Amino acid sequence: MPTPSPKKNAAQVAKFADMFSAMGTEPRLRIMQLLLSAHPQGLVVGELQSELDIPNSTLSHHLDKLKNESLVLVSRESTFLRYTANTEALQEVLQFLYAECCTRNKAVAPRDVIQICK
Amino acid sequence: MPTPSPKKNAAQVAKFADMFSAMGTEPRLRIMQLLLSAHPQGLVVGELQSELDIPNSTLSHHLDKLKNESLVLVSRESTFLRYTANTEALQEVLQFLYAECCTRNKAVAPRDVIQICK
DNA sequence: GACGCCGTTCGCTATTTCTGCAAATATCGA
DNA sequence: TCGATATTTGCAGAAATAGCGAACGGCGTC
Repeated sequence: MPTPSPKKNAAQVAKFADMFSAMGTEPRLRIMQLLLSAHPQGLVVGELQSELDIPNSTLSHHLDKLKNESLVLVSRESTFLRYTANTEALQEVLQFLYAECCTRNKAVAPRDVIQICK
Repeated sequence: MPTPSPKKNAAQVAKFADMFSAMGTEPRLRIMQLLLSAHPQGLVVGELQSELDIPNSTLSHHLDKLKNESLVLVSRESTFLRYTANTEALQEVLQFLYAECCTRNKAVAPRDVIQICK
């Protein structure tokens, strides 16, 4: 892996920082958890709401934040909006963390992250 | 893996949300990157400061936040304070994300995270 | 003990974030 | 078109966060 240019790296770091920030709140991380549990179908807003027990406007704001960071995707189903976890974005986050922790200086051993590896 | 009790899970989610939040800022994520690059020796505050170019009081606040979430460790070396990445905490974060994304519903394929797997 | 260096803590301001109510919008069926 | 349901948007207050200069505290040296 070639060393990224300082500019690129700064932009990357900013992007991942925003993603971490989006997941850095209990309700939003919970939302991601629920969407991943229901993957790949995802959930409509009403289903999320009944699991989370928060006002719909608050939930909507959280979903908006996750959407802005591309962590979730939306699609309309008549009057419902179905949200799904964006696996591509999550994969990038995982790759980033893995690269930082396990690749460069082997600070964390891969086998301690992934127990079953095949 | 047995399904965790709702209470335990809520506490876990809150903990990881706080960790993500701590890494959810460009300067702090950059700090983690620098500390991981310098792992396992880590860096003293002055070295971090010369890399980051921010006032020492601001840097100190960021380090404090990372320390509160156990993402970094500190030790004194005479007049210097040496910070290191806490690999145990990072491992937990990685495990959590991996479990949520790759284990439950295989939303993300492990091979897309870890290219070399052995 | 006084001095110098390293880093933190304090005091403060400005900005952002979180949250939820009320109103607006969207879609569909009657 | 009207009504009903589903969800978002706008607005606003409270709370948390970011950032910075200046004062302070620990540690070694003279």
